[in-house]
Amino acid sequence: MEKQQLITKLREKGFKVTPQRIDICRFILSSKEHPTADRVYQEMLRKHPTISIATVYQTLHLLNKIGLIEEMGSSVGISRYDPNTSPHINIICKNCGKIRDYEEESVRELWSQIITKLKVTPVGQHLEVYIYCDKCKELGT
Amino acid sequence: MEKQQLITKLREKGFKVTPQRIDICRFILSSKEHPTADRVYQEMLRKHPTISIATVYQTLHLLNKIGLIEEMGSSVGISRYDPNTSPHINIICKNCGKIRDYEEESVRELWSQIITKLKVTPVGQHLEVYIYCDKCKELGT
DNA sequence: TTTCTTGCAAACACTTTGCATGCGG
DNA sequence: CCGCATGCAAAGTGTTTGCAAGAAA
Repeated sequence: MEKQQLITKLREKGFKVTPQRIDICRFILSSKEHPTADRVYQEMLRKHPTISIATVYQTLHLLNKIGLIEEMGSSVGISRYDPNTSPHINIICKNCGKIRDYEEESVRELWSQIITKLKVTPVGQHLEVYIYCDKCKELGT
Repeated sequence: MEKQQLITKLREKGFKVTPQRIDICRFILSSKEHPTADRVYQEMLRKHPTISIATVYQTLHLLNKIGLIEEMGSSVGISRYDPNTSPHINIICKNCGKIRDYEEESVRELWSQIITKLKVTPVGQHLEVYIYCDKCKELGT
């Protein structure tokens, strides 16, 4: 994404444009390494020696909210444990965190076709689909 | 899983069988709610008032290691951020955490067939396949 | 000028660790 | 009896929050 395009996008969402924000956005949006917050922070320190890790987090959340990046892992922050170790889909509400399982033979079949293409031997998998559940949609949050 | 079967399984893996372990295992293995460690802990407190949260974690890790449950979320403990918001597969080494992307049109197609079956409107998704990467396999860890 | 953002430090929440005690095999 | 498991408390780690000072619009 172009710098100017990014600025426009931020402005139209009602966010102010600061040097820190631009650099964080540019770094993460062009990154191919799925960086952690700390990785982004370290990178930013080179150009902004006084930047705060809080600013990094805040900007990442912002980008996640407007859909430019996906937060992987602790979107909820807490580990959950699933006794169902066969391939199935977890449908998760992005707002309240409620999880619904979806298990069906045809899904398993399609998924195994995908696995075959990967040419790896998986030792596990997580298929997570994020939604807003009916209750949260209603509340409009 | 039957109680006796569970005991056998633990023994054959070289683990000791304790009342706490049995109860934690039985609870999580029959659970349909993807409980958090704290949820398991609260449940255990009813029968084992002096149980420690550390014991719960240790047992969950153990079950995860022998493949009876899947740890969801912070398997690595740290959030990562992905600028690629279109459906694609992250191939993740369970040992070193290295992530490789897998993107291919046919996978996207198969995946969209799966989504159709779900009858929901996703606002995001994570497809994670866990493996042991070549380097980690070599080291035998 | 007004409002949002930054940087800092303290607070948080979940998870892990070290160690003495105790139980299982 | 030996060795692993437990319980406890302390330490660790990643993330969030409150607030005063500063920058963008």
